[in-house]
Amino acid sequence: MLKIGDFSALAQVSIKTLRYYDQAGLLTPAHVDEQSGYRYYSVRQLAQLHRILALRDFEFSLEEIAELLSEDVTAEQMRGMLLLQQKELEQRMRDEGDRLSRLNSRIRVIERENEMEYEVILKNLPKQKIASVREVVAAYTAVGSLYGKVANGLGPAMANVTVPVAIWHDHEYKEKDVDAEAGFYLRHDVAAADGVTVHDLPETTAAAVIHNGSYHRLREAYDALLKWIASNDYQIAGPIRELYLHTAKPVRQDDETYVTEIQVPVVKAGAAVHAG
Amino acid sequence: MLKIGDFSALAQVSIKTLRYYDQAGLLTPAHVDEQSGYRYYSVRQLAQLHRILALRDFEFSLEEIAELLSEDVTAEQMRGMLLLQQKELEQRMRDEGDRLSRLNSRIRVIERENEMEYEVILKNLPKQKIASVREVVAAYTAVGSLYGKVANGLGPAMANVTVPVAIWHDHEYKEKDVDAEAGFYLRHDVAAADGVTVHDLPETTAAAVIHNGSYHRLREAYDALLKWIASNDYQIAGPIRELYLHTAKPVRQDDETYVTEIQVPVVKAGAAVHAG
DNA sequence: CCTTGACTCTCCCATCGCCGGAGACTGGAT
DNA sequence: ATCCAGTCTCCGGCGATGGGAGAGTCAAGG
Repeated sequence: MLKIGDFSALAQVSIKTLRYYDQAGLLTPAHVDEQSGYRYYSVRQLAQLHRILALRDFEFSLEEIAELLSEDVTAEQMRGMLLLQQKELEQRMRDEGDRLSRLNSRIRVIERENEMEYEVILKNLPKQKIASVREVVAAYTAVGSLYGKVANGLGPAMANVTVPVAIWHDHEYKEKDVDAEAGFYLRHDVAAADGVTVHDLPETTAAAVIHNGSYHRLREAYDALLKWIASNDYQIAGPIRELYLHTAKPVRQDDETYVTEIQVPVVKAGAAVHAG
Repeated sequence: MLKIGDFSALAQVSIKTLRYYDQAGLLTPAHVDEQSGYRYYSVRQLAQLHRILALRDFEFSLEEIAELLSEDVTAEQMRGMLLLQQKELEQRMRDEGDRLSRLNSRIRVIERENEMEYEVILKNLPKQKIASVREVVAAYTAVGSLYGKVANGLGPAMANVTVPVAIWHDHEYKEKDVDAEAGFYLRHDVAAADGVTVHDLPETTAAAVIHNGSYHRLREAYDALLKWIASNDYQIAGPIRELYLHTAKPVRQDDETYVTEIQVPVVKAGAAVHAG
């Protein structure tokens, strides 16, 4: 029988860890002196410890390891767990790879421009209720008139709105005859009325930037965003949204200048596109 | 100004997280009501939050992010930090890849044999003092006689030994004229004497298995170990060690049968070999 | 046999980036 | 004035250890 220090040295596992495994029921010492509480391990338990370490290397949690080590696990069940873990590790490899390519793209930007004007980030957008009108308008700038229509249509229900939004439904850039939707995000449900449609924007993942300042430099934000999308191997996967944050409902205008968020729904290039 | 809930909804960041960032000094609300303690954020702070989220995505710690966001970081310093992080992420990718290949190899074994006889694990072996004799002996089995020589040479210093070890110095399998070293690991330094050498085994990474039972089935353990090394793309990087654990010093022989650990120093194939 | 010194015990606290809940208070709408 | 949703602070927990305090134990040497 080995005292914990000797067992620890043989196995190259810290004493603290051995005690923790004992407490967790993962590896109970072959004998515990009742009076002193000293733990005594048998050399035979080294094999058991190896089994634990091997599973830990596969990034199973100690809880999972405890299950896998219980007597009543068949080779078939073990295989199943290993395959599951394989899936998980593969997914994490992909995520890490994506993360790394985002980092690399960022390094390239900083080396080229020696500055980071725009921070592009990936965001999960939840389902979002919206009250809006959708029309083909003469040009981007003409979208402003639609908000009045929505406000009129909603009447007192305007109390429920939050952020004004524009949604560009065209699949490519158009100078004129722009298929635009304009309206407001809603806190709660609201009745549709008078040409104003109430519906849900679907949940999606989007690349997003914040643009501070006047609209006529919004192009630069779009440039940065689209470059990011291209260089990180994403594809546009839905209509682009613009959120006008400076007039968001609970905002007092103060002296803040315009703040706009641009959101472009994306999927990894190569992945199937679900939403239209 | 936005209350924390609105800011949270806009940014898709939880309220808890925002409070945590406030406390960590990462993102202090533009205004805090002195009386109520309510936090009020400016929409302009969305850009700042985006910056934080982008850096977090690169797996910087919040502490590092705080540094990177402080005013006095030049683009050059930022580049340096990003490159450092790039190295780190690349290393982790490699580690994950190795881990995954170990898992895959294990899955293959279980599918072929429907059992796992031997657990092979990677171990970091620290520098280890040893007292030993090295001789070319007639055959593997003849190594036993060397332990007597070591014991005689050490005399009373035998009190300091722990595990008996054999080290096979041949670079390939040999039936006869085996270049063998036999001796004992030492707890403390001890004087060399009478043909017994005291030296340090170098620190190394090794693939290891535990073999339970009689020596004549040790071949199976070697088989499993060598297969594991090959299929995980490692190379043998030093002399093989065998630890005879059943007679380790603090062990009372009891009725335990033999327990042997085989350790093969390895490096990833393709990596440079340092130790001889 | 007793002292010493190395070892071991339990218990508590810290890590990191949050999440959950309790209990008290606030703000804005009715 | 009332109500409810929102917000506040404080406390605890997560997972797998590591660090350290303070008390007890083991084995060898004097």
